[in-house]
Amino acid sequence: MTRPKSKKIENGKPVRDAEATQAVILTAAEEEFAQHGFTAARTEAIAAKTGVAKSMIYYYFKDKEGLYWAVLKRSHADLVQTLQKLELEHLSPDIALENFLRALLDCVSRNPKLPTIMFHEAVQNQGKYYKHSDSVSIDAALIAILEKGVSEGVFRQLDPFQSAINIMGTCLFYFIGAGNIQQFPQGKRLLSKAMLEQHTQEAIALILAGVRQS
Amino acid sequence: MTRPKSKKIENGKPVRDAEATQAVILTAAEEEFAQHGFTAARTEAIAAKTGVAKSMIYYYFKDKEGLYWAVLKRSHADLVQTLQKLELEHLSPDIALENFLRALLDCVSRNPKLPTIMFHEAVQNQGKYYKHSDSVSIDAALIAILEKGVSEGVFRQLDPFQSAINIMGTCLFYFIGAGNIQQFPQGKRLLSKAMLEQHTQEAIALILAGVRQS
DNA sequence: TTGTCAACTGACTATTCAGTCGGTAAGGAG
DNA sequence: CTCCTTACCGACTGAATAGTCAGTTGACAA
Repeated sequence: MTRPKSKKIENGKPVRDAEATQAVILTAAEEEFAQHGFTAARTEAIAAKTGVAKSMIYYYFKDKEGLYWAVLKRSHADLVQTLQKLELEHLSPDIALENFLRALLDCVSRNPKLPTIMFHEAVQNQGKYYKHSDSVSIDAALIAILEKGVSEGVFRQLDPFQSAINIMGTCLFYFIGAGNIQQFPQGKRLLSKAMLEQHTQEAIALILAGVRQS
Repeated sequence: MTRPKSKKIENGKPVRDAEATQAVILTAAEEEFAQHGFTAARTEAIAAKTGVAKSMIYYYFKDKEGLYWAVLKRSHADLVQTLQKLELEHLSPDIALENFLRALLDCVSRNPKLPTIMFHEAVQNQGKYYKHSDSVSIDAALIAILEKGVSEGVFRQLDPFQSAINIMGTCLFYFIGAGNIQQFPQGKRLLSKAMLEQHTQEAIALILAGVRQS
């Protein structure tokens, strides 16, 4: 858990620590890529956030694209792993859906930059980097739950494919707008713990009520 | 309705038409900004799409930012106008909500690039350009409907602010992912007329079921 | 026909940015 | 202490990109 936020200073003196430096760069890059996407992200801005020289990016990650890959990989790992180990097959569809949503929302609440990174990737690069198994399987899992729910009559007649997209939107859109909609509620920050928990509840409630057979 | 798609050619000969040229540039810019956002958009790429010289951008729009403004303004005008002239106050909340959603979805179905443009603007520039009245009022209208519905007992106990964001997400996420999720259904393009109509239905059904008092 | 103005062009410039390279020094091994 | 490896630095370079400008061409009026 030795993960310094910006520079790598330990008890007053700067230390030469390859791992720590890489982690610092990755974190700074995550922020920059989340806000600007690959093309508009500036390697100099990333370096400035870290406190190490810009050339360290190229030393550890070869080039801008290598750094981008590394960020995508690290960001995604948590999400994919969490959702894959859920074991939802034996559960009734409504419970499975709730578990799935709670895991998803927990994950992105922990790393709120992830949705923004994914959307930049999707829009700018048409998701080239994700065509290697990842996010596809996430959607597939959700679609499977919905299909089962419809066929068992637990859910109303809905199109699983369309609904999966819309459900993901309900969960994730919040995080995209978060940077934008700071002025809205009375001083409440959208990414505060309380608001994130409320969003989790509200999103789950909306979705479960929305799909259930009435 | 004289809006040529790329060059400005009329019965075989290129014409000098200021208005048409501006329109051509705006359309090309809309595409470029939608895919890449302000910073990553290339003025040369925009010019290449139009067939006119790059310098025309500066001739008519002063600079890249001026062009960006013009695109945001034109894209938004339709949406804001449509939603403002809805007159929903006298309707019951559930009908008002359905009308609101149908108008919103019609609008973005007509201009599917709009959500992506808004997304880029929100994330990259924290919505600086929208802090001039526009999208704020859209959310406000939706929140008002939800508040009324809750207080009248037509809708279940939900947080109007949170739910407004989530509802917008349900409607708009589809368009953001559209570029990405082309491989998914069996050859169906997400932006085909049939799929857009289905999305409108599915989104409205999900939301109405989701908010209604059960 | 001629003059004028506005639409339009393409080559040019200044700047910004990704990526490089020669060199420095920390710190462990012998 | 002396090497030697490697983390690290900052000035540099070449390519790309926003923005400019001097000049050309087409339309229309007089």
